Amino acid sequence: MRDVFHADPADVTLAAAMHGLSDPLRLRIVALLARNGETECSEIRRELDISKSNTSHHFRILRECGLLRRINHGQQQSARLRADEFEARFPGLLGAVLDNIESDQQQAGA
Amino acid sequence: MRDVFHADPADVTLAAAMHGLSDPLRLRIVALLARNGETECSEIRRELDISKSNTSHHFRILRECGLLRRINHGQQQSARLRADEFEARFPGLLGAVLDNIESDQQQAGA
DNA sequence: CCAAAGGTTCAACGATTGTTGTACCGTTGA
DNA sequence: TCAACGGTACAACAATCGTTGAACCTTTGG
Repeated sequence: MRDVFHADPADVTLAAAMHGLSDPLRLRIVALLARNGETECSEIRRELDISKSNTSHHFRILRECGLLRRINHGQQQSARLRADEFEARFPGLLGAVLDNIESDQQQAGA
Repeated sequence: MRDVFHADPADVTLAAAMHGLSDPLRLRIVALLARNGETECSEIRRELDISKSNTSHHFRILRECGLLRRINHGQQQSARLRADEFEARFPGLLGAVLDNIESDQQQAGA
């Protein structure tokens, strides 16, 4: 699988980071990764019921704001949160978001 | 001045809150209000050099995600952050964002 | 009562976004 | 070698966004 762009967290603006975390689908992806750690892309797709292209699209945005790293395992790809690096760049931000995703998810499901 | 819609923070989704905080101009407005407290709209406009309509537009978005309250002082209007209510709805979020605005502002200005 | 000033609303625009489907590329297993 | 599979890239679309300018409404001051 071809290599893919990963942003240097140092180059990410706060506005870009906030934008990356402003979509409901991306928040669900982030929540899932925070819960499960490194996860196969196909499993994320299955669990969240997103199309292939759309998953790839949102993955890209998350990579471009320094939140997600893609790991190449041959044919199977997987993703994981760059929690520590993101925390170093935006202290406290990811934690606050993660703390608030759950309650929001419930609200969205209601 | 006519009354204007203010969202109940309880009705605001996390995604909406993140969206409200995902624009550079809105982040500057929020930072200014966090620094100065209640501020006249015209002063914000002057300080940030935004057009009248655009200011009103961004104010509306901030009101719609429960972040900003408009105060009617006759002809002169002013705005202030709903910091406590927002904190109650999304614990830790606004604080984390505010902590990160400064460094980002410097980056944007560079 | 009238003109000026502070804000909001509306129409319009270019740009960006989220979504889908299709074509494409790299890897794997027969 | 070749077909199937996992992901990405691209084109297209409707929808939304940020910005501007003009029209409008309220309040204030003369």
